[in-house]
Amino acid sequence: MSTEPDKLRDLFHEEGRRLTPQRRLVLLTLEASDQHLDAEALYDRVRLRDPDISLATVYRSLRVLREMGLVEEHSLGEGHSHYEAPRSSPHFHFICRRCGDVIEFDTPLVEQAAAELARQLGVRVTSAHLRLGGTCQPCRSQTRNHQTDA
Amino acid sequence: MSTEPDKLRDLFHEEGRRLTPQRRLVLLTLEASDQHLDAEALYDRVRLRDPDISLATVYRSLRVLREMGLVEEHSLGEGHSHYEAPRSSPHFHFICRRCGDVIEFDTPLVEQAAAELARQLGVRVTSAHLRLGGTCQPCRSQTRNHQTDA
DNA sequence: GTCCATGCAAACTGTTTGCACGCGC
DNA sequence: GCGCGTGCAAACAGTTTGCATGGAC
Repeated sequence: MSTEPDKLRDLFHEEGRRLTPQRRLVLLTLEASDQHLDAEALYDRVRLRDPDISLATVYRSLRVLREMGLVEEHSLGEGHSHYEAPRSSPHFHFICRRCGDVIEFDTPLVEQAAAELARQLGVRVTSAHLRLGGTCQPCRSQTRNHQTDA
Repeated sequence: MSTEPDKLRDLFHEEGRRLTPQRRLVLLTLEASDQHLDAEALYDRVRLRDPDISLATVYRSLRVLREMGLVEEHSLGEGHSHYEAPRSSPHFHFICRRCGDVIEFDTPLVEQAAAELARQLGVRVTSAHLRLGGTCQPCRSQTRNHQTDA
């Protein structure tokens, strides 16, 4: 990925932005991680390489990278955001609203929906996130008192 | 909806919770609104009927209602959450990551995906949200400098 | 009467911003 | 050298929480 003669730098220049060591580090760190990271976890990892980087810079870099489409931001309703480099496989989330557990899954239907929308509206779709909510199987069993459902 | 002899109260009792005027008001207000409301907007509307209700109670009520599945919470990455009563038609979002514009749309594919997952994992799916990100048509045109895309 | 829910205000967390300096270009 | 990007610390917004009172059951 970093074999090319600075493709990343070109990407930045195309948008009239500067490629700083910090921004590159934030992106590379996120790409190296296979999972969603929140800002602070990312901050911790990034500091291993650059102990002087500030949390504010991590946030500012993330915003820039998000605007460039190099990073995705998700809010799963936990009060803070998670970030990931969209190269990872597009996984989606089922969230149990009772125990808060998150189950990742995948389906081609989302890609279909994205393609459909892109065609209809003329937009460019670069990220897709499906979030299902409900009750997971364990929680369904231990429904507090009764199970007066349907 | 409110013709029945307090079905809502029963719902609360089934979970060992108390139905207070505040909680009922929060839910009814949210149901009466056809759109997503953030906590403060909801607080404003609710105060029209009960000027003494506190913002904290609105938040606490929203959490309870969310846990009961009567209210959905969305975070569109604006730093705060939006809430809605899931009776409204299931609409999804395309978010332009450049101008922040949100386009609502609908597709049956999401329902398919939900049904699929419910069958596979034995979960109960009560809410579905698809969030696509990318660049909207206007923003695609005015790509800052050049359009070196594919 | 019991205990949960409320109102108030203060605390907290995640994120943003003003400023002076430093560095990419 | 110019101007954007950085580090620091303070500010900020949204949300949560401790405590005493009030109300649902």
